[in-house]
Amino acid sequence: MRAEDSDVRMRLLVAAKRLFARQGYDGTSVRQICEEAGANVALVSYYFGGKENMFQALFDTFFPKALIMEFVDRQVDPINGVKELVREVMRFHTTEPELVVLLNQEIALNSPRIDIIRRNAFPIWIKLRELLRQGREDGVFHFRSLDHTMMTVLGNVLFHKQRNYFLPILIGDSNDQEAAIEDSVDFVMRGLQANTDIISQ
Amino acid sequence: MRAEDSDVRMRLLVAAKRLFARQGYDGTSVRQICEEAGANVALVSYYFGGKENMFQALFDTFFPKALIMEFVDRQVDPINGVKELVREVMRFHTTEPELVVLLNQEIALNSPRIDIIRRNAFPIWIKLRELLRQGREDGVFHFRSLDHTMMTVLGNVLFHKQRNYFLPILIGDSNDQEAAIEDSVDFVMRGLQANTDIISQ
DNA sequence: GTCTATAAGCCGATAGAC
DNA sequence: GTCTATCGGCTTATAGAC
Repeated sequence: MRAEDSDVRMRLLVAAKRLFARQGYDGTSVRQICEEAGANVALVSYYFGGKENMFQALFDTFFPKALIMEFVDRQVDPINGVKELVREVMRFHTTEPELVVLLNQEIALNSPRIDIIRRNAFPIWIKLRELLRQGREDGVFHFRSLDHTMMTVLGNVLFHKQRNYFLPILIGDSNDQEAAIEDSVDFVMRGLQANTDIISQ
Repeated sequence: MRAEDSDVRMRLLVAAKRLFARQGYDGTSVRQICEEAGANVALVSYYFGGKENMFQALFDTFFPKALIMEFVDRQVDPINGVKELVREVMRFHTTEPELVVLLNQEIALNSPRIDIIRRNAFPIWIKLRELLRQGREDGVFHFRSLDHTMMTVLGNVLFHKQRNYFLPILIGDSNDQEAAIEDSVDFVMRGLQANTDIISQ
């Protein structure tokens, strides 16, 4: 098993990812998933043992555990660490948009699946907290509350996935993804009052 | 009609608001709402004409239309305008937390109810866009893309409602709500490279 | 591995009694 | 205004045939 991954199994996962992202977990039926995947209704039970377990399988398959672990273990100074974290997370949003939308829904709903998400995503946010804490200790960042600052930085990084909702009032002057990412990097650095002249890049 | 508001009708609305916020629109049944409100199952149809219309009634009842209209019509300079907008919206999150959570869910799901939300909320976001545009024109704000900057400022303001999800990795050093709001105001002003020495407060 | 057929239950909505 | 009883439809899940 792997690579072609039983084919049907992988088709079911891809269909589930797409439909969950579009309609939500509750709003998507096993029947729909199977129709989209061109598979029989009974095969969700056969391959995953139910809709619930399929959700877990979705993360095991598409969440970039290895990338996160590699980033978490890397040793960087706080400034370049936060910069790289902002970049990597924002880029992930364009490589796996459906998974990100699904994540966002489950978090908003505080769903029973939320611990599956936490288990997968928290290592990177703990790394962010540590970078901020270290940066303040080193005197390169300046802020009052670590909690509130972490939420603020996360907002800068993660909120852009709500873009679709605001589309009707956007004017369309931001098509360059990499430029947008660098704008966010700079915005965050200014917000943190980072001494970019100490260690720069 | 008004004030006691037929009592049962209002109890149904309050129950719906709470349960939708906790379990989502799809995840909450009309039966549950009526049980929570101590009312008969048939009364949702009687008072609102169905679950869908009840959602609309929720916004007609609890969304602060008047406050928003008053803010939108007020004439302020860009710097104090953005500052006040950040404050007012963040405060609203503490006065109507359940409605805000529900809003967030519907936006994340891109639900069929999303236009009801847009109709109610967009005036304030259009005001934000105008303040940012005017501020750049006046030379008090400095940024590349209006769209991306609006999304970034919105992220600073709105992302804090995701706080519950991140609770397990917060250290608990941010209990002062008003201090947190001022931190966000300052973060945003620095991010926008605002010339606070021109017009200050 | 894949299928059909069906079980058992919850959903929203309402007709009609009081 | 409030209730009970019920309808038709959809849900997840699975037993058993092939």
